[in-house]
Order: sequence, then C-alpha cells, then structure tokens
Amino acid sequence: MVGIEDVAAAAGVSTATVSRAIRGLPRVSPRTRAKILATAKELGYVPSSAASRLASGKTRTIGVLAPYVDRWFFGKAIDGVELELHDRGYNLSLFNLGGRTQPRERLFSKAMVHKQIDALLLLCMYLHQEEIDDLHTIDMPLVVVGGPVPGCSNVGIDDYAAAKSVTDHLIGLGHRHIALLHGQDDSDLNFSVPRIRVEGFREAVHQAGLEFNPDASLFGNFTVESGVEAMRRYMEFPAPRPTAIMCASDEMALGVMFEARRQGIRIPEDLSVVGIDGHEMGAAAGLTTIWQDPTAQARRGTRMLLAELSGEEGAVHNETAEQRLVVRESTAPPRP
Amino acid sequence: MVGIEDVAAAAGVSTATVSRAIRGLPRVSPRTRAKILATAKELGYVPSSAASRLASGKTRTIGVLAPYVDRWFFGKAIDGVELELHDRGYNLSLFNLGGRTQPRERLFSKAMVHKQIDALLLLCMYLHQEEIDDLHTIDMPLVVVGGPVPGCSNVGIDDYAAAKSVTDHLIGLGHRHIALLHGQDDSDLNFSVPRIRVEGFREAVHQAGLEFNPDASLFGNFTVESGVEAMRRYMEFPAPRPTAIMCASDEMALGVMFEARRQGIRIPEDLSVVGIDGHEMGAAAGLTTIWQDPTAQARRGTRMLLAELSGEEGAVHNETAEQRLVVRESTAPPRP
DNA sequence: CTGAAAGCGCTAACAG
DNA sequence: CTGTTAGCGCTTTCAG
Repeated sequence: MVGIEDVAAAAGVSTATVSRAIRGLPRVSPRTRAKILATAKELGYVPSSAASRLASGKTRTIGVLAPYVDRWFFGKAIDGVELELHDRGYNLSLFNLGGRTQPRERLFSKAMVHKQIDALLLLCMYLHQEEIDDLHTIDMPLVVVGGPVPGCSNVGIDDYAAAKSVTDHLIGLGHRHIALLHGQDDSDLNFSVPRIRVEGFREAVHQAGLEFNPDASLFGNFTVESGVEAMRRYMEFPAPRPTAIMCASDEMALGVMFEARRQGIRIPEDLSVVGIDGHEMGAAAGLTTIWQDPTAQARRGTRMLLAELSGEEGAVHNETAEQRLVVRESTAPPRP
Repeated sequence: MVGIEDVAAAAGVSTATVSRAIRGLPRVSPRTRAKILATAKELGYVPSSAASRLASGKTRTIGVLAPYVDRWFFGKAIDGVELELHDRGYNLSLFNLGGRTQPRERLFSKAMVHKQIDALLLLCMYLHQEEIDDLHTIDMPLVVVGGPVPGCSNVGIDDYAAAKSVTDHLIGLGHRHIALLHGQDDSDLNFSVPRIRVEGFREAVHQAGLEFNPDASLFGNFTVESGVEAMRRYMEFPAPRPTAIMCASDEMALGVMFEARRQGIRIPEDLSVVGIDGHEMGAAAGLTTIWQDPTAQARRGTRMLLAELSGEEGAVHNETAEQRLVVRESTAPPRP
C-alpha cells in the first residue's frame, strides 16, 4: 500500500510537505503542491483516515443519532445532513436511538460513540429525562433537530404555533366540534413534540371559546396505521360526531383519510381533516397541513456544527424553522 | 484522557493484556480479565477507535451507499443494516450515491471511502456501466441489496416475477386493456429494477395473448408526484381507456389513486390499480401489491458481509428475497 | 497466561 | 516555504 512516505520520496520532498499539500494547507509553493498532487495521483495514494484521525485527533465525521430512519421526518433530515457533509469531505455516521425497543438503550451508554465523531446531530421528537442528562454529559458540539431539548441548541419549527394555526384554520371555517388525534403518550415529558402539538390545539380551541373534549381525543403513534385505527374509533363516537379532526402528523392524517374513504365518509364534505408536516403524500392526497422542511432544518443544524468545529464559537444556537399553513382540499366548512 | 496504559498500570498488568481482556480475546485468565474490566470501568476507560483502527487495520464500520435515504425502500433498508450492526459494535457510515444530481458523482472517485470501511452494502435500483466497473475495482466484501448488478452478489426479490404476477392478477380478473406506469428511463441499463419490472409486465401481457400497447405506457420516477402526474395523462387517453393500471411501485400507485379520486374515477369500480413494494401507505389505502421486505433484505446482506469479514469465505452470495401478492381493495374485475 | 517492544501512517510543532 | 522529529494510542508478534 502506498503511503505518504512513498509520495514524499517520489516527489523529492518531506512527508510534512506532502501532508500540507494534500490537505490544501497554506505554506506550500504552487509548484511543489502541483508536483506532489501529481505524483500522489500517479501512485494512487490515498491517505489513511485511521492514521490521520489518530494523529490529528479529529475524525471528520459527524454522528447522527435518530430513533428511526424509515419515517418521513427522519429520512428527510438525514438526507439533509448528508447533503451538507458530502462536499466537505465529512463522513456521516448513523446511530440508532433504539426507538423500537423499550426501554431505549441508554443514550451513549456506549461511550464508544464519543471518540468516533467530532460533533453530534440529534434527531428526535422527545427525550426522557435520563437521556437529556446523558446528553449534557457529552463534550462536543451538539444540536438537536426536531423537538426541543432543554439545555440544548435546537433547530425546528414552533410546534405550538403550528398546531394552533391549523386548528385556527378549522375554527375559522366554522368548525365547533373538533376531534384531536395526537401522539401524546403519558410517559412523555413536557418538552416533546407530541405534547406541544396538543397544547397548541387546546389553546386554539380555548381561545375560540370552545371546550376541549377529552372524549373526542384519539391517541396514535404518528404512523399511518394508527391513523386508520383512530378513524375506526372515531366512527364509534356518539352522534353528533366532530365535524373535523386535527391530526398531529400528516402520516396519521393520511391514515384517517384512507379509512374515512373506506367507511364512506366523504372528505371534506362529511369531515374535514388536517395534519402537520408537509409529507409529499399529503400533497398528493390534498391534505391541508402545516408545511415544514426537515431537510432544510437538518442542513442548518449541520452547518452550525461545522462552523463550530472550525472554531466559530457560538455557531450552534437555537433557530426556529420556517412553517406555513397550506390549505388544500381536505378542509371545508362543516355542513349546516 | 485515560488510555490503555493507565488501565494497565492501575491493574498491574501490561497493555497487551488489557487489550486482550477488553476485547474478549482468549488467553487471559478469568481473574485477570475481571480485574482489568473492573479498573477499566472505574477509570472510565474508552478505547480510542482511531488508534485501534490504525493498529489493527480494521475499522469495524460498514459503509452503506444509497441514492436516497428518504425513499421507502432505502429508508427501510438502512434501518435493517443498523439493526444488524447495532449490537455487534459495528458502525454504519452512510454515503450518498448522488442520485439527485446529474451526472452522479463517479462511484468511489473519492477512494477515500475505501479506507474508511471494512465492507460495503450498496443500495440501488440500477447502476450505470461506468459505476459497475468502479464497483468491481474495490477490494472488500460487497453486496448489493435491491437491483441486480452484474458480477456482484445481491439480495433482492425477483422483480421480473413480481411484475408478472401482479399483472397476471389483473389479467385473471378479466382485464384486457392494462396501462403501465413504469420508471424505465432510456438511459437505464438492462439490469435495472425499472426495466425488469417492465419486462415482467410485458411477458404477462404477452402470455395472455394480449398486446403490449406503448400508447398506454406512462413514465414516472417512482415518486407519488409522478403517479399523480401519470393519472392526469391517463385521463387524456382516448376512449376506451385501460381498465387497469399496473404501477412499478406503490409510491406511484398511491399517486394514481389520489389523483383518480380527485378526477372522480372510482377504484376499483372504474379502474383497478396495483403496485409493487408493500409500502405501509399502500396497506392503509387498500392497494393490491407485491409485498417485499427491504429491512429483512438489508439485514440478510449485512449478515453476509459480517460473516465474510469474520473469515467465512463465500458468505456473500446471491439470494432471492421473499415476495408475495397481496390482494386488497384496489382491484376488481373490469366493468362489463 | 503475560509482557516487551516494534510499529500502524499520519500530523504538528519547531527549526531552518 | 520546507524538513525533522516526536508522538497519537492501540495491536501484535515474539518471547518467556
């Protein structure tokens, strides 16, 4: 295997110079650099990242910790990180939070992770207190994209405003009896996307002088399946049933729409439904929603991390991401 | 930072022994091992992966090269790799094939990747000849999950059979005029999922003594949006329009269903639609499809890679994955 | 079963 | 601008 010494020898310079030249550092004359680059390519030299990591103490990889990768928000976000890292020669190491097993593995119990990355981007909807504690323990640039985590910089939308604003839209249309499909597990903390969205809903309802009806409250887990299931339960509500249903995610809203169709409930004539997220399936299905862009959020977070790594203190900070009410065909005034 | 030497000193043994003990290698007495493990934990020792990589030449990370992460098949598959790697202390490094930019970046032009991983799992629907050549060039365990790549071991379903069998289902129902929504780009190669699915469709049609009508052939790119768009074009077909439409992916099929509804075309009364994949949205929407499990496929591929790495020659090989026709509510006999 | 010592291939001062 | 020279923190023979 050809190493830096071979290149140095072949180019008639020292390894130090080769190192500088290859990495594009200053203090190398253009001629020397050109020659080195040429012989490096000629010899097919490829730096050993392992050696470089050991010597420099930098891994040039950033870690992404996510609960799932096969869910809309997370998939989009990971894609965003990749996009940002790609051209800068940074690597992306994917770690799983273990969202599917209870209890989730203790965050960073495997401290191994520590030494494998220079910075961490955390993707999540919520964290348990114990996990938050672990997080505060790690000593490297960190940003969370998605839900807010007390004490950590984060980039994400204002979920409270999002929930309030879709609900307001429903109310503005004249709905007075609105069902809620949320993902608020009792075990969740105060700072969790599911809970915040519920709060936004309640506030909107409240402000309109309506009352929040717990009996018209459905629980789901943010998947399509749970939307389908929720719609079945909705059908069993005593009449008069709510004229609209506000879902805490587009994925659940889509499930509701699918099942509604199966049940012969017309949308929006018989029932208005809204979601939150901006899933492309929702766009195709004509779902009214609050649009957000996880890819952009992740890119922003990644850039902050990179900036911090390149010495820019305070580069990582809180940032509220863009969101927008997108009215489509799944909402209409309730029938008189 | 506490290093192996600190542990060795504290435990009163040599670094070599600590190394063996920590890694669970044999040739360490139970007592010594216990003591070392204890002091290591006590000191909060965490091995430096960089040093270990350099010294051992192994990175204990496997690379996943994918064109997208925010698409059903790929998201599921990446999840599968993670699942398999997680408990074995292996890392997952995610690389992008650059599916979104034309031309895709030359595969492994950045040979850097080489030294960062011990094995590679490639996720793709198809590859260009040039990329295949590059692939044959890399010297490490390799498996592709998804489309077949000449000369490389792969695990995936028999796409030809899949396409043929959903089409047969349609024919069996009595459809004689079936539209095709495919993703067969002219630039694609012979060995590409899009093309193979088209072939399966043609064969089914042929065998039934029907003719393949290029005019009833719609092009899409495997996204929901392209399904919506295709359905709009379908509406412009001269009457009598096809009574069924076979889509090369569930995502496209869902787009077709959404737009059909918008156009007032009832499914399956006015039009039968089928897809391929087993997307959970399809299940919720009642889409008839060929089910497959990308997560399982990726797990299988990962396990092969791991086995190969642990010395098991020939562990990586071709394997055809499970698939199954799932009949739901989107198909019915054509109207008389 | 355990220890000594020679690297692994680069980077980072520090000189020149 | 370029070269010298220590390491970086493990793993791995090879002895003992």
